[in-house]
Amino acid sequence: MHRNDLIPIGTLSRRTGLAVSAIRYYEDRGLVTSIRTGGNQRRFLRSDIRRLGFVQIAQKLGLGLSDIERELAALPQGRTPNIMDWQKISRSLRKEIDSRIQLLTRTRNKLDECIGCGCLSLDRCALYNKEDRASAAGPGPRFLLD
Amino acid sequence: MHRNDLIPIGTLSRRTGLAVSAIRYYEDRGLVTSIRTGGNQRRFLRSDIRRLGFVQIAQKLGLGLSDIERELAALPQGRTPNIMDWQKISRSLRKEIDSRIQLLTRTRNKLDECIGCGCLSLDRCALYNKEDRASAAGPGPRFLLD
DNA sequence: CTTTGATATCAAGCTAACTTCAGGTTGCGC
DNA sequence: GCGCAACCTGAAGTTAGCTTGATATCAAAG
Repeated sequence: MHRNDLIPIGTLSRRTGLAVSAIRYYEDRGLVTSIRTGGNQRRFLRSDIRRLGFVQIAQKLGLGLSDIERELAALPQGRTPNIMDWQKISRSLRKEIDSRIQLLTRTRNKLDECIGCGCLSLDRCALYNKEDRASAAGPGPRFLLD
Repeated sequence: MHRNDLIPIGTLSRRTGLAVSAIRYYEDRGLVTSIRTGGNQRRFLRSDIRRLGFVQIAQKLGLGLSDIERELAALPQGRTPNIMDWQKISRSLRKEIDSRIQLLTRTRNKLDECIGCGCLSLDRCALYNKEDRASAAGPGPRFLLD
């Protein structure tokens, strides 16, 4: 509501803890948008602080930026997101966490069996069967339990 | 115990599901070792199948190769690891899983609070405070909830 | 002995998610 | 109205974890 609802990139950086360069990178990726001043400097909405906060939380969950982009698509473009918008998107994140916990729990159970038998054998061990093997594909760093 | 306790890289590749190039890379990184034939070809121990199986499981947990290298250091060099060796190292992995589950559970609880208040505010939200913020540092892909 | 498939090395390329650098412009406080 | 911090762009560098390509040698079947 104040006229300085528009903040420069340095302020956004300080408020989010993100590097200025990272924010510019996110803008290139389409995770945030900005308008420009007469002198070609970026001005962001105050609500982008929250937006980038969400990005960081989602990243900690191991989501890639493109996943996050998809999540953020649920937020209104142009308009400042309200509480309902954020609740909706937060719930989506919660589901993500839940499934990760489930997966880890299953993995732990399997590992327990393997500690029991001491096997870790690729042929017999529940932890490492053909299904699991198929999941590893493509280049780049492997992310958690995809 | 058979004389062909020594296997070529292609066999190791087939038994582990890893690409030949990946195995060579792992050898460079010191995760496995091999001896050479007269014609300069690698020969691995049969037990390296297990060793690389462990590597893959640990990777699924989000561990980096250097972390895994540290874990594997607990295994005997030269001698084929026995059941006790594997049990020990598996337990270490189990602890890792446990702490990840705990961290995720804590994160979920915090997120629940935030859904309740709809805030996701960086200043007030439990999910995103100064402690958490400090944890993001360095280049490269960010790994899960470090 | 030849052929074919498995191996070997070394360098370069790739993706993600950024950072760093070089060189130039803006804008606000005094 | 000046000076300096903050901002701009574009290209290149970084780390992890591999893959791909080029070129050459090995080994086992026929």
